[in-house]
Amino acid sequence: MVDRFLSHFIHRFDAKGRISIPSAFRQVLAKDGFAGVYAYPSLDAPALDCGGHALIAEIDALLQTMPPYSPARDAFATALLGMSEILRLDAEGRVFFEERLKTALGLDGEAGVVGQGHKFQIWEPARFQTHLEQARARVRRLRAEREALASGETPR
Amino acid sequence: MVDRFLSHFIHRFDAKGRISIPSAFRQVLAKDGFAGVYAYPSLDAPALDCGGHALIAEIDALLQTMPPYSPARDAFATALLGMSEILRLDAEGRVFFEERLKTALGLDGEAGVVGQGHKFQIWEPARFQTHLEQARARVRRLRAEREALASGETPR
DNA sequence: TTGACGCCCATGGGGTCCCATGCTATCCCA
DNA sequence: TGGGATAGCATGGGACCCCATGGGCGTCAA
Repeated sequence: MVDRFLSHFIHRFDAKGRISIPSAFRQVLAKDGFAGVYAYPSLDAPALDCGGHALIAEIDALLQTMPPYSPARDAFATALLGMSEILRLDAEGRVFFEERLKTALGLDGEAGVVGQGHKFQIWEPARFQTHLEQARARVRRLRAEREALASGETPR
Repeated sequence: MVDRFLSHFIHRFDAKGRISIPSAFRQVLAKDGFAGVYAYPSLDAPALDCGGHALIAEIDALLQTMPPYSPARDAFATALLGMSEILRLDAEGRVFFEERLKTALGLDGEAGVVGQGHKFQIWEPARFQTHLEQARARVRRLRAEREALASGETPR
């Protein structure tokens, strides 16, 4: 039906550190043809960026723009590929989080899973709440600027 | 499953100076068809660059771009090929590090093994941590520049 | 002989797999 | 239209397996 990650969910970790990926998201991943979840720490936020082939392709494209053998490319490879994980999905659609990952993200007990179109993010719920407020404020501001521009300067 | 070196690990040296290559990385090497680990000191960092045929091919390609018998080619050949070693994997997937190599890399007790796609690196964990921070900062900066360019030059 | 190095087996715990349970929302039929 | 049946999904937990790690023993070379 839909080929994008939409909506958000709160799921809980079980005693073993597993958490289920929302069924809707798993369907998107299945359509994408990726078995599992490709994930790496977001550069801008204390969250985990997750996705499938589409997300991998995005990272590859970024890497391709770097000259080979350059320190710049190595830095990208280290920060993106080196921090990447492929989380395996079990038969019930859950992934396993190592303790290392949970503490790095401040996770404990519950996690917010948030769709972002071509990818989705996993957040500590409280952190996400404040992040959401900021994002909404930012959207309002940007839209206001755009409207001001449009009315003042003749849009194309 | 995947044909690239991803994620990172911390493994310990045993009393004999052996350390295990992560299982996921061994699978990549096996798919690459290389028995063992091709390794040489990284040019830009206090780390060991490791890989298989893909890494060797990359080095060859780099050398091909230089005129034969040129000082530049000699320098690269010396720095890369001259310092190269082939580390043997034992039945359990471990490699042996000579004391000389460990001290050269500042290694002692533990080592970080970091995927970089076509190759992986072995680091002293503390050194890697600072290197990682710099790499992340660099990626953020580069991406910010790119965004500024995009919004400035191709407005909608 | 002695040390270094390669080959082999042992083990413990972290991850995976498999089966079970409870809840909710949807469907179907009276 | 209401109520029971049912299927899908999130969650729990036992058992097994793989992997990282430790260590013994033989062999070859200095």
